[in-house]
Amino acid sequence: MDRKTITASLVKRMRFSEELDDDDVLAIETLPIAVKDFADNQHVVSDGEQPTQCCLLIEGFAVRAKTTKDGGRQILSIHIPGDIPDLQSLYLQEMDHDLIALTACTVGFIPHLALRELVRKRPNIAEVFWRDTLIDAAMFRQWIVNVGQRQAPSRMAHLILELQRRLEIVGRTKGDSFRLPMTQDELADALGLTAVHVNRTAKQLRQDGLLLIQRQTVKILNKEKLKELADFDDAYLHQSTS
DNA sequence: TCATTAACTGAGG
DNA sequence: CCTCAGTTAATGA
Repeated sequence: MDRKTITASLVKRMRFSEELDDDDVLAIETLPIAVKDFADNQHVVSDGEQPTQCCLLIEGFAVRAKTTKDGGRQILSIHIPGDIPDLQSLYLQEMDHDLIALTACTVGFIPHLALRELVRKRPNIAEVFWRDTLIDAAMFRQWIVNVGQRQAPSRMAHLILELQRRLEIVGRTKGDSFRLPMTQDELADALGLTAVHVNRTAKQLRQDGLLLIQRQTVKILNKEKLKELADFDDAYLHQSTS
């Protein structure tokens, strides 16, 4: 796999804010990256580890998750190609959650040393990483509101709309359709619902003509109504073109 | 294994 | 009394 392909989604995301020049992009593309494949459900990084490198998700879907003593799992975020889910490990020694491959994944490992050098030499990139971390926090705030306050249909709608927007940016949507390789069990762990209720909720959204989730493919049928239901405003993603 | 559905239950508005 | 969501169990793909 060539360097441009490895970093293509990342660059797409970073370029969205238009703060990077061609030299910055070149610096990213020439980072030392060790590419490794993971099977679905395989841990990429585990809670308690002290990584010496950051993960760049190149292909596939991954989640950050925490597991409680009695076996409950909360999915904290969903990651797509171009994401660096553990950018935090660059400055925080120990992982406080797991990073798990949802599907077969291709992951690039970038040594902390190389990243530290990069951000010291290139303030533009430092700013973009800083910004990315803040957006990450903004997404967590939405996630908390979602799980803590919204009812199941709004909750599911919000998750779907956020993913649609993020996937769109890295070119992984076909209009209002996209692949979402998650089982209802996994969706349940993300939404803080039971799998049965996820199924009921998906059925209701389908019957209301808002959303179709079928064979790991999502099709948004009525985006306006879905946004209304989800109370969704993509401002928190800070990716508007305007 | 995963998705679907029904029936029942309790919490809370 | 109604809505929402968890539990259990049966069944289908």
